Amino acid sequence: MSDHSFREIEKKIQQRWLKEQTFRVDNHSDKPKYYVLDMFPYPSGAGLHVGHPLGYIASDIVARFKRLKGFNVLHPMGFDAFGLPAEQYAIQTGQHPAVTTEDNTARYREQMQALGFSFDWSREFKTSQPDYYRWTQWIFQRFFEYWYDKALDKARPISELVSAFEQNGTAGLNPAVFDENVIEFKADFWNSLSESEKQRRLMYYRLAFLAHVTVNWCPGLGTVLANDEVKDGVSERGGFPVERKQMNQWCLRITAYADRLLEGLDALDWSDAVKEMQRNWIGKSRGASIIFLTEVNNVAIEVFTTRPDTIYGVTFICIAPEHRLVQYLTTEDHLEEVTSYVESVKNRSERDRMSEVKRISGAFTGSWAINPLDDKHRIPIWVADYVLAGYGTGAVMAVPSSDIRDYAFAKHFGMRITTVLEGSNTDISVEGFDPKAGTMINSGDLNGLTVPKAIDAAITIIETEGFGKGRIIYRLRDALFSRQRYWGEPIPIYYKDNLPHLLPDSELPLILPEIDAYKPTETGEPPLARALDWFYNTETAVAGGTTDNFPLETNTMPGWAGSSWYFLRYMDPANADAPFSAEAAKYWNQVDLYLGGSEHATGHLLYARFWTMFLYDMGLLNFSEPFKRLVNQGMIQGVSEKTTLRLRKMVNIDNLEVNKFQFLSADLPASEFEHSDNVTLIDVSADITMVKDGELDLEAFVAWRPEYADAVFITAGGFIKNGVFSPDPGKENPSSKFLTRQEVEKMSKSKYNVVNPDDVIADYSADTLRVYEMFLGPLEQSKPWSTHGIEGTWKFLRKYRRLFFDDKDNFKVSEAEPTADELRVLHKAIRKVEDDIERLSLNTAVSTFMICVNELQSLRCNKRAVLEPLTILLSPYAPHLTEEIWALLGYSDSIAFAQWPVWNEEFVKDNTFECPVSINGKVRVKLTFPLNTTAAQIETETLANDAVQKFLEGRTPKKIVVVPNRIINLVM
RNA sequence: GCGGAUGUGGCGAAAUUGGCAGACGCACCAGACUUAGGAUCUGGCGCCUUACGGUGUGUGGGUUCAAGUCCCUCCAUCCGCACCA
Repeated sequence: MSDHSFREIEKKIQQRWLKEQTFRVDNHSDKPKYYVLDMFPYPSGAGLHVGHPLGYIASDIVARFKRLKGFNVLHPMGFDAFGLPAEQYAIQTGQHPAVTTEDNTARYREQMQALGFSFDWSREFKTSQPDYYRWTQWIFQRFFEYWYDKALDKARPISELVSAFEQNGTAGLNPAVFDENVIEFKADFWNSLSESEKQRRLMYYRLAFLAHVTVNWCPGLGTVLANDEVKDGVSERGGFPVERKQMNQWCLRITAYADRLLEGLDALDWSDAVKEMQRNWIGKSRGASIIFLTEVNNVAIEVFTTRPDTIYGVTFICIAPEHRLVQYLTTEDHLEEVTSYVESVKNRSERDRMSEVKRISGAFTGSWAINPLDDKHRIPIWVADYVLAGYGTGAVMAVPSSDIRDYAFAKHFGMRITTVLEGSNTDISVEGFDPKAGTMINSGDLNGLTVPKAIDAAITIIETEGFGKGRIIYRLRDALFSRQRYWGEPIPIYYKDNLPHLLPDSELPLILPEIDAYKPTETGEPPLARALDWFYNTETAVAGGTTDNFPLETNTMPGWAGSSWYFLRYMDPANADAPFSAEAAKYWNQVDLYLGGSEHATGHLLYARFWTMFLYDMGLLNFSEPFKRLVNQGMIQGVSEKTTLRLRKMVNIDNLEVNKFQFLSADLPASEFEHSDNVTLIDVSADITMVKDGELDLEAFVAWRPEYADAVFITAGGFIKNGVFSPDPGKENPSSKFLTRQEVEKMSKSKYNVVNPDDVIADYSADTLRVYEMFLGPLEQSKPWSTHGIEGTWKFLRKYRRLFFDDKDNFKVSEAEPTADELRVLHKAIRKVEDDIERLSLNTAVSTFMICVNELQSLRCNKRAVLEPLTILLSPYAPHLTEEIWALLGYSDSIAFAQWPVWNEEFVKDNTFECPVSINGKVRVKLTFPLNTTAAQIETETLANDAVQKFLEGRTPKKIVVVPNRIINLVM
């Protein structure tokens, strides 16, 4: 392209695309559909950096490619706009989150449009706009109105449960319930209950239910968090400590779908890594629950184990400190010890508990249990924090000989160890291990059985004797749905007689109210409680109703609510009567290709599958998995420029403490510099724009950080102070260069390593950036951003353009018939590029283009019949440049309406092929054969060849291997 | 500890099914043109060797006429989960 005219051209073309709505797509078409989707972004204040577009470029290439292949392509974009950063910004500045969000989305949209993405912007929405969250609220209400029938394995309306109760009580029902120990009852009992008592009981069955649960409470954020929002005991956002707390909260019964979420994975075209992450997150375990009677009256302990085969090896029982039986089992003389132990566990934060995993602690309750299979020994009952209250039954039967944790505990407290498995050479008196194979010994009726058989036999015995049963449990917990925040969807619930009721449909959306401050009230209520008129006035909605005002729910929905179904709204974004129409959902169906980061593996991707399954159960969808194919693009990391600050605290003449700043150049060994109590070495990130070839621009740095104006910068050859270099005496050519060291980190504002795509576009053009990001390497790999090599793609695009122009920059495309050589080059590219895009190997396609353009250039090809199809091929990668050429070629329509060229085999194949002849695996000579030569002919001709005979030295090979993909091997 | 991935020149990387390893690009070297340039073009470029040749895909072994690719061992790096009974 002649110099920098691309900026105007790209802008002009983008405006035309917007004006003509080139990429607007209709819900009705004779063409087959293709739905390609990016995980929509949370619009942060920092704007896009060069890492963000990676996935968008890839999806855009696929979208444009599929369009050219004759598909009706849905390729939308929107914004996940509710979330914490906007709210925290609001707390600090008083700026309404809606305003911040609006600014940020505008900036994101502008940046995306500058990259030339072919999104259908007419379908764009934000999750925070009322006409969208109205339907998020509506779906929540359906969750509330449904229960899960485990017999039919689907969600059903709660009304059907009520009529079942009215007719037969709980008989014949298998519902998913909050409390496993739900009582069975008869129809008479149900019908005798008061309305509010009925409602209270129904709460245990609803898919959206209010329950007193242990939650991850984050005081730093003032809200509870779901399990996937907590990493290493601190909040994922902000990194604040998290503690366990009992609270009354809304939950979604995702556990009812555990099996379907697990089984559905098999059919999905997702990476093994993400599938495996979801499997682990769901954490299905088969085993048995076993009831141990205790010597305390009327108290039995139910334990869960995956190894019922080892029951004869049980030498003690441990229960979680939070276990409800602790109070009953603790005897008088152990009360003090147990109470103080339980207290000490309770007062530790999650992070402390995690970091002390290896420390063994526990307390004896003073009570004893009896092994139901083996009453020779009494079994002591302990309280120990290595047993988790939230998993299984919160109690374990400890088998030190077959479990390393039980072993460690037994050793620490001097417990008996009984070996029940034979066939390992580990000495159990020295170290613990987890034997998963072997033969049972010391195990009564189980003796002589192998582990898998013994597990089955043990379950049979346990079940027939009636003290337990085979059971499957999951690690997955129900999803906590309440957040004590402002900037989220209000939960469409009001309370009457202390019971939650759905707001009538006519009252939706329940609009987020204006409030005076975005933080909790003095009494600790969520921010929505600040809205003084936050009551539901029944008179306004229900004719003839009371004039009472009922309090509305003050919690809001979590960040993942809006993102759990947004991909469905794109299908029918303006629908005011339903979240989406049945026809639209039927036409667009599953997302064919979903692109996004792998950080959502156990959060968004699981919730979205769960919601889709629920909507499928409701009959609103005819598919139950939302994302057919998932590709996780890698992260583009930033390269930070680090420098070492040596901070020395000194006392000056006036006895005041002052800081002395010294910076050390990266070529100096920092470790050799003095360390003492009043000296600390600190890593400081310099803005990457101030560094060139590793050298820091000190003037710019000091101007940027005035607090370092008087700092001393020590270099290899002296030091710099106030911009003046003082060389070390006695050094030849003392270096005044102050160097930084590079570190690859996540791109982030706080590390000053963010590269803005706008700058790259200004320097090279959007097309260059697109091609370059794809050329960088495989899509799924993470890689540090580097502009080394961007010249290569820039040069390639110019070379491509030059094919169409003569020396004087006049457009000159010949109408002459192309030669076979020219067509061969073109068709090789068609085949390879098509295949590469289909496989999402977008980097190798770029190489193919480069080779193709180089070859056409050396053939001096300027024939329309070759260049026009090539332009179509390249258009998904470099849409602006190709669009410009398209117009010059004489087409008034956008290139998006062109037809992908068809690969013609005849031009790709040579009429001969070259065939290396190897003798005992060593390549000796190459022969050329016509294309249609048979294997037998190749054999004869090879043996007859003089050059081959020279190597054979008159001998005959024992075996001749002729491989279809052109290699001949003679085995001597 | 468990699970998933990755390992190829100075660098980013190719190599669809086991079939001439290093395509393509960057960097580097040499040359052409030149109004001497951050333009363009041509050639070279894994390592050892002047060459012939040898050697080479993290380590060690195996299968095969043939291994970057398949199997086993170990090592390194990254990611996820982590007292899950």
